[in-house]
Amino acid sequence: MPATDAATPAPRTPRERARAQTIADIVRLGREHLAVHGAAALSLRAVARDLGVVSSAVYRYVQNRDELLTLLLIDAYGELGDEVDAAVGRVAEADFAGRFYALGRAVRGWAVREPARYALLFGSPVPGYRAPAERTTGPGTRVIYSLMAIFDAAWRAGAVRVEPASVAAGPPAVIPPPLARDLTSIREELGLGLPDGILARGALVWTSLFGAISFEVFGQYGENTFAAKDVLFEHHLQVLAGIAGLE
Amino acid sequence: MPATDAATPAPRTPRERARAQTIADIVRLGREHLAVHGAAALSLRAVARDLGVVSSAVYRYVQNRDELLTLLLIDAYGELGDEVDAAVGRVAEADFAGRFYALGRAVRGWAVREPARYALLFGSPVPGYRAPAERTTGPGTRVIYSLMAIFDAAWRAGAVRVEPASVAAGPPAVIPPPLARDLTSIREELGLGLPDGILARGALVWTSLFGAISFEVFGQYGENTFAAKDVLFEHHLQVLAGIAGLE
DNA sequence: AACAATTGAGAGCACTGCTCTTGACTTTGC
DNA sequence: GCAAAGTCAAGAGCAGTGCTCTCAATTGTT
Repeated sequence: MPATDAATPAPRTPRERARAQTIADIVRLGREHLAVHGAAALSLRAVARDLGVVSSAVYRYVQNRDELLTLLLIDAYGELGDEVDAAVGRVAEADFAGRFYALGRAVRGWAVREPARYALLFGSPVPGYRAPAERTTGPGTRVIYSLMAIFDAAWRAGAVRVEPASVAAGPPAVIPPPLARDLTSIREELGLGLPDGILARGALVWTSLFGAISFEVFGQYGENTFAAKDVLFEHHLQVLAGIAGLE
Repeated sequence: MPATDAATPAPRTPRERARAQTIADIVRLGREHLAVHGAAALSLRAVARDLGVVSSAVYRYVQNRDELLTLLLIDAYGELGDEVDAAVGRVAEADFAGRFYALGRAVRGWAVREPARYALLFGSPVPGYRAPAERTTGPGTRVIYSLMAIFDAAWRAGAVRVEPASVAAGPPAVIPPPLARDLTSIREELGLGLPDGILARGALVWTSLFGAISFEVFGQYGENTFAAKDVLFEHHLQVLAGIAGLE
C-alpha cells in the first residue's frame, strides 16, 4: 500500500504524475547532495545541474531552498522513523528493555550511516531556516512517541522499577509543580500512564540518547579518545535503561 | 595578567600592535555577526563593511573564512571555559555535587545566552570546515577536564558511591575489554584515579549534560512541550549527579 | 485543430569567498 | 637623509549562490 499523504493527494492526470515524479527526483538528488556536502551547502543550482535543467526551472517545482530543506527534513524523519519502527517491531512486545536497546541502536545506526541528514534533524538549526511545524511535527515525533510507548507498555506491565531511590542514593529527585504541570500535559497528549518521576526520567533518557549519538556523529569525542565507540554506546544504553527503570 | 598566547607573542613594534588590534576588531565584529546570524551566515564581506574597509583588506589579517571561524571557536571556548571555571570556583572544594551543579548551570546559562556560539562548538559541524586540532583541542577540553576533575576529587575524597547496582537494578553494567582500554588511556592522560565503572558513567553524564542543553538550545523539545525548561534541567542535573555517584 | 495551462531557458540582480594588481604609505637599513 | 623593503587599502574580476522575471515552446485538454 502506497503511503498516500493527506497533504499531497494521489496524482490523477498525467501532468500531475510527471510533476510528482520531478519533485521526487529533486528530493532524491537533494538527498544525495545533502548526504555528501551537508545542509548548508545544499544548492538548488547544483540540484538543477544534476537534473539536467537550468536553475530557474527547479523553482517551478519547489518554492525555494527552504522548502526543499523541509521536504528533505520530512524525508529523513520518515526514513529514521521507519527504521526505528522496524527494529523495535523485531523484538518481542514483552521484552521492553530489548525494545529500548533496539530503538537506541536503530537511531545510532542510522545517524552514523547518514551523519549529514542526522545533523539536519538533530544538529544546530540551519541559519535562517525555520521548519514549518504543521508539516514536520508529525514525522518528527515518531521516535519519541515510540520510545515513550515502550516505557508506557513496560509500566503498564509492571516491569518498571518505581523507587527512584535506587538511582540517586539520596532522596528521590523531586518534581516541582511547574515541571509536574508540563508532565501532566505530555501524559495526556500521549495518552500515557507513567507517573511524574518515570516520565521525567524518560525525558532525560531521551535527551541523553541523542546526546551520546550527537557526540559521536559530530566528532565531539576527541580524535582518538574512544576507539570502541560502539562498545561505549552499548554501555550507555545499559545505564540509560537502568535510569528508565527497565530490567 | 593578560593571557598571552604562545602562538601569538606580545606585539613589540607599533605595527604589530596595530595589526593585533585590527585582528581583535575583526574577531569582535565576527563574534557579533556569529551571535546574530549564525555560523553558516558568517560573511567576511559583512565584517569588512562593519570595519569600514573593503573586503579584500580583511584578507591581510585573516587568511580566509575558515581561519576567522577558528578564531571565533577559540574565543568561544575560552569564554565558556572562563565562566565554567568561575562558577565552579565559587563553590566549596569539598562540595562535589554543588560543583557539578555549578558546572552544569554555567554551561547551560552560557548556551542559552549564546545559542549561535554554542552551536558552533557543540552543534553539527560547519560543512567544509575542519577545526585545526592543534589550536582548538586545548581550549576545547577545558570543560570536560573540569568535569572530570570534580569527579576525581570526589572519588579521592571517598564521596562517590561505588556500587553501580544502585543505578541499574540488574547486574552492574559490564565494561568490556575494548572500552576498558579506552578508559585506561583516558585515565592516564588526565591523571585520574577513577575506576572504569565511574569513568564510563562520567562519560555518559558528560554527553547527557550536553544532550539536554542541545535539545533546549536547538529547539528539539517541541514548541510548547516544556514551559519550565529550567526546572526540567535542574531535575536532569539531579539525576545525572546520581548517575555519577555524587551525593 | 485551437486554446490555455505548464514548462524550460535565459538574462539579470544582489550576494558570497577569494585572488590579483595597483598605488600609496610606513618602517627599516645604509 | 634617503632609498629599499615591507605593509596596506582599494578596486577589478572570477566563480559560485538564491531568486525573479520574461519569453518561447511544449503539452494536455477541449
